[in-house]
Amino acid sequence: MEGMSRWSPNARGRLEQAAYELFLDQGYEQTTVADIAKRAGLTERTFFRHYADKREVLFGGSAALRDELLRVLEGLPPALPTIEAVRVAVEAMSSLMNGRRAVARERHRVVAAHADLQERELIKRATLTAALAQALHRRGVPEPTASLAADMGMAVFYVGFGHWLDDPADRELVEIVHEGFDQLKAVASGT
Amino acid sequence: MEGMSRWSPNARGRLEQAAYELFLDQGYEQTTVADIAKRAGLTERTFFRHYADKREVLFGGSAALRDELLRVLEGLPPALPTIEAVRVAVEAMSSLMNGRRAVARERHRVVAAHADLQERELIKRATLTAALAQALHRRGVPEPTASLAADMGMAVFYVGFGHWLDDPADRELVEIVHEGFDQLKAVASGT
DNA sequence: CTCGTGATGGCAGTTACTGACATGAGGATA
DNA sequence: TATCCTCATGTCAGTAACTGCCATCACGAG
Repeated sequence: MEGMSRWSPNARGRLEQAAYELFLDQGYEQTTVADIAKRAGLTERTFFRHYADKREVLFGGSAALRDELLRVLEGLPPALPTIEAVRVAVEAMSSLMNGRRAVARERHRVVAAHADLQERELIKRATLTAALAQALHRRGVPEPTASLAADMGMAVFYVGFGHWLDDPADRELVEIVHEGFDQLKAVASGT
Repeated sequence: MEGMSRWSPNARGRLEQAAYELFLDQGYEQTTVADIAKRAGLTERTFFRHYADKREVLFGGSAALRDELLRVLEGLPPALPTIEAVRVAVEAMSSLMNGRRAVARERHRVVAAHADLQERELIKRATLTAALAQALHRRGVPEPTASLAADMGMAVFYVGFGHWLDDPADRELVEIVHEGFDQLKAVASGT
């Protein structure tokens, strides 16, 4: 039952590793799924058993973000104003990126260069946003407030993320996101 | 120079029309590009000369939205607070949907049923958001305020759009969006 | 020892999409 | 009128993403 892998272990991880290496080395478009599978010591058919499509191999980490976002939100006192709850949860999610800016930059370079991958990134964001909106709804926040608050929270996160990648200083993402919420309030209040 | 079409006129329009008919009749996945071209009296190769890919045929209208959004924004007095400028422009864009709810619903049904199409819709939204942010920047709004304001404006639009489609009453989208901006301000101020 | 399970390989097929070249209608020009 | 030129379209071959189906084979359970 806990017997782990019967073949070479961690096939999925090997595929992801091989994909990253090839994408960075020779580009995303120039890399075929057969190439990736070969480097991982597997076949193309097996790749598609682990990842729904070629793009998905770059988005394995998105589940962790969602889990942290929802986990933290669940533990927050119900009395907390919506925007503050969103802020705490999004900041917790942001802290998962601590110390990973170099990796994030490399990955972002690949994604930014291909419309295909940007589309996938956007749907991951939308999924995250929807999950947040639904969680807020469970907290008792009515629609469309829940959706708007979720959208605002994710906007602060992603806008901050973009600036974090470019930031010449070494500030952590959490810090940038924290300030982002202050700016959000300022903008919305008409300053 | 103004000689118009030398072959059967409006090839692009015929392709779009054929695509809509087939998508609604037999589904998006079940329709091949060859099917669409055949119904339009053209070949598959010609389809790809008019549309970059199969999905794009469903997104011909997005350019009009962007044009209206930017056109209205350009004409606004510079003194107007950012959020109010965004509000006016987004409401103008929303009014383009006046009386088109039935069509919008049909199209939305197709798009909602296929992850591929949702991805494309999201990147159109992102493009629109980026264009708005850039236009705000030209108005003198600094970053990241411009990006945040653009994101908020588009969030209000799309959240409102979703509710408009479901709304049992016959309110126009502009009206819903207008109220959305009020709610946005309320949420952001911590109510 | 046998049998079942589950991850993998092998393979054929479909379809989206691309590059290269051919065709032919109509307008411009001599 | 005759000739050329442009450009939307047709034709065709090719690539690569993805899928369905069946075979294989290591390992654990009995």
